[in-house]
Amino acid sequence: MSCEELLLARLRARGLRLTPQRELVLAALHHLEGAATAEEIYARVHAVSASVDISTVYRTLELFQEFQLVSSFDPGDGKRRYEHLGVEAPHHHLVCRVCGQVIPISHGDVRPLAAYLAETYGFVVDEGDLTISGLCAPCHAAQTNAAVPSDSMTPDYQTQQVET
Amino acid sequence: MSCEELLLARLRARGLRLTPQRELVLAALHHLEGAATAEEIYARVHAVSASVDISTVYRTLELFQEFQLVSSFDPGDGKRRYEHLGVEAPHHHLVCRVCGQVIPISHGDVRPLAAYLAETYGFVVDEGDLTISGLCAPCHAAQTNAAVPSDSMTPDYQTQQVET
DNA sequence: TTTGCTCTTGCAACTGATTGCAACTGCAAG
DNA sequence: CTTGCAGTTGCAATCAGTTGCAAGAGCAAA
Repeated sequence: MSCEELLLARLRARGLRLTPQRELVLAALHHLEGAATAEEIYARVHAVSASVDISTVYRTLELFQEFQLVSSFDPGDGKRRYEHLGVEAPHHHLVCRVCGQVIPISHGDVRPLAAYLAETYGFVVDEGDLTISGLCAPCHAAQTNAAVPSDSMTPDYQTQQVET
Repeated sequence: MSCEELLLARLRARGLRLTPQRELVLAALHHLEGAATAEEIYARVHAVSASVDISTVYRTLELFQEFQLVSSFDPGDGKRRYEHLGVEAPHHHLVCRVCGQVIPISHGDVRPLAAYLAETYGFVVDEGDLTISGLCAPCHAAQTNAAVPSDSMTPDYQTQQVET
C-alpha cells in the first residue's frame, strides 16, 4: 500500500477528507527526507500553492502524527522537527546538547527501560517521540579535554543511519 | 550550606553577581514547591517587586539550570515547568500523554539505558531533564477498556513522592 | 573621585507554535 | 436542486519564550 493510500484509508476510517493541502504536506514530507522543520515543510507547500497557511501545515502535521505517519521531536533549539515514517519504524532520538547532532535509536534499545517502568510504575512508554538529551562522543571527549574539535560545532539535524 | 549561599558561591565562581532579582526568583522557587511554570514564578516575583521583567525571570531560570539549582521539563502542554533541586537529586519525569500526570523517577532507574547508550553510541545521557511520554496506569487501563475514569482526567502537574 | 570595564536589566521586537472564528467545501438526505 | 451539516481552511490574534540593545549598576584600578 502506498503512502497516499495509507493516508486515505486512515482518513476515511475517521470520516475525514483527503484535501489538496494534506496531499501537499505529504508530498513535502516525501521530498524532505529526514527531519524537517514546520517552516521548511511550509516553504515547499507554499511554493506549490501560495494560499496554504502555515497553521494548516501545523494542523496537518499533528493529524499525521496521530496516524503514525509522522513523528516529531524537539532538539531543544525551539524548532520542532518532523520526520516521515514511511518505511522506518517509530524510533527515538539522542540529541547532543552541544553540537545538536541527532542520533536515531530503535525502540528496541529503550525496551528494557520501558519494561522496567511498566513493571514499577505501571507507566507505558510511547513508542515514538522520546528525545534523550546528552553529549555525543566527540563533544563529550572535547568537554573532558576542555577543547572542542572544530568540525563538530556546526549544528546539523541530519539523521544518521541506524542499524536495526 | 544554605541555598542562598550555594547560589552566591556558584555566582562568585564565575564572576557573576547576586542581585535582588536573582534572590527573588530563588525565593519564589522555594515557595512554589514542586513544578512551577515561568508565569507562576514571575507572578510571585512580580508581587514583591513589580519592576522585574519576565525576561529576567527566564534568564535567571536558565542560569540556575546551569548551576544545577533548578531542573526543567516540558510536559507537552506548551508550558515548561521549573523545579527547585534544593534537596532532591537530579531526576527524570514520566509524563502521561492523556491526563498530564507527572511521575518523577530517579536517575538510577535510567542508568542501565544510559550505560547501554554510552557503550553503543558513545552518547552520555544528561542526569536531568529527561522527559518520557506515555500513559500512566489509570489512563492505560482506561484506554484498553475504552472508558476513562473521571477522576484521572484533570491535568495537574503536582509531582508525586518517589522512593529512592 | 574618576575612569573603564563587565555584568545585569527592562523594554520592545521578534520567533515558533497554537487557537478562535467565520467562511468555505464536499457530500448525503430530502 | 436545495438544505443541512460535519469537516476544513485562511486569517488574525494570541501565547510562551527568546533576543538585541541601550541604559544602569557594581567594582576595581588609577
